[in-house]
Amino acid sequence: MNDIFSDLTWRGLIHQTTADDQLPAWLNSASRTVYAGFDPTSNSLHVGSLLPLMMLRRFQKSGHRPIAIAGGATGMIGDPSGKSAERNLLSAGQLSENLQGIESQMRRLLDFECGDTSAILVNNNDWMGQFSYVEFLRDVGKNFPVNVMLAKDSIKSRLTSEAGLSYTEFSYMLLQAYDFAHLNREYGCELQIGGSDQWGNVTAGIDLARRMHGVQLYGLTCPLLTKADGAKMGKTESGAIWLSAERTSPYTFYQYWLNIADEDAGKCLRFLTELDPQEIEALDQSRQESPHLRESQKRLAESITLMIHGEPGLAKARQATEIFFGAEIQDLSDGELGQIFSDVPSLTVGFDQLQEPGYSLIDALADSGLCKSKGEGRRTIKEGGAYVNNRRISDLEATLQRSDLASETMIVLRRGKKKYALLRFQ
RNA sequence: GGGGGGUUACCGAAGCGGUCAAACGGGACAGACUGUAAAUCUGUUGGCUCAGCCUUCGCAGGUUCGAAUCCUGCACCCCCCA
Repeated sequence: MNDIFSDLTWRGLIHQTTADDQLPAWLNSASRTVYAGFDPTSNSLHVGSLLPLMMLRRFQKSGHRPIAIAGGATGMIGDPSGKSAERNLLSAGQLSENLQGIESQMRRLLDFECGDTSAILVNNNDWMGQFSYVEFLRDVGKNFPVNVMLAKDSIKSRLTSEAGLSYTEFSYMLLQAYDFAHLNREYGCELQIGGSDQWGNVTAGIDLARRMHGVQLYGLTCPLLTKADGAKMGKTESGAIWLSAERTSPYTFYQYWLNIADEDAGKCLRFLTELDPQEIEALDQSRQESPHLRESQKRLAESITLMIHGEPGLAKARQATEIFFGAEIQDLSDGELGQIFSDVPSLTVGFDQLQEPGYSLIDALADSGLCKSKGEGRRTIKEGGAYVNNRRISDLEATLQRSDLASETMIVLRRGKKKYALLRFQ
């Protein structure tokens, strides 16, 4: 039994807890069961879910049993906490599909086959679905004083907002609270963890379990992982960073962490990696003294990519990085290029285009979408911003020929520093 | 209902008969520098069969050798009076 509480404290992962004075000792004295909820609105988790997932992993590694609850029932309703507007409801079919995807991702971080502390993934629709409305009101609803609910920040803020709050959303808290009480009965779960915005829901569950079953449960919230500039972690101009390799390639994923701002790096290392304090402090110092080496970012990217995508994923990300920023691309196979440039737009062109006199570079730039028009393509070449297989081409008349193929059938086109397009000749 | 002002390229804004594909600023793109950062500097910023040609200045007509610039009508916006 590791002293998880002091590790979490050191990492800055504790925002608020219930029973402050007892919790550390309680955690250290026996193996406990803890749970956290996950968003089931998509078939993949994204970077935003990484923090709670890592929390569960830390608990499991220190000898506790993690339960991940993908809120099938609650997901159909939508948590009003921290949301400015009502969210769309999901269909049951979509939901079960999503749960499947999420589970496979969790298996990377949590051990589901290790005896007593095996992780469990549950869907609250399994028990919520049984309830009739009248039963729920009688057994659960009567334990919720409305005046207490109204006092919670998550509700208060929405009441005064223009969007208001539907009755459904208002009831969300009851469902999540009941989850906790239910997990306690079924699995002996005694601790709920979540982001700081979940505090109201967590304490609601603790209150409910005490009223219904007379038991003492615990809650712990983490700070929200946000960037120094206020933006949400895991969002880029081109969308969210997903944990699924199909949605976000290991390369893009790796690059995301590699590009984390200096100010955010320390927090990410503490929150999202399992590096030990000595190493993290050494990285803090390195960041201070020689920021240009960017050792923190490198270590961060490496560590998280390894965890999410495994050795092969990390290797791919590194290979891709080398190629994206490295020298000429040549003597690769279609398979390798396709992997590396999986996020990049591609264009299929007839193989005969490569016959004499060749496929004009200007046309290629325009056709691939790298340039909006041939005029822009022409300009790009003049400016020295056009590359074929990472070799700069400054000849306006340049054409692509068979000898330019980087693999069996592909040529890599690039504009500027990192805008790529893949040409496939068939 | 009456009077006045406006509508210019991605945005803001000059231009008020030819030398206007349209000053200037922002943004965007490219290059140099750099830490795959920030800042900075330089260049580019309608299309094409690109030393040339074609289409653009709210929309439709007209005057003129020639219009973003002048005239007429229409649409939308702003201000003042009722």
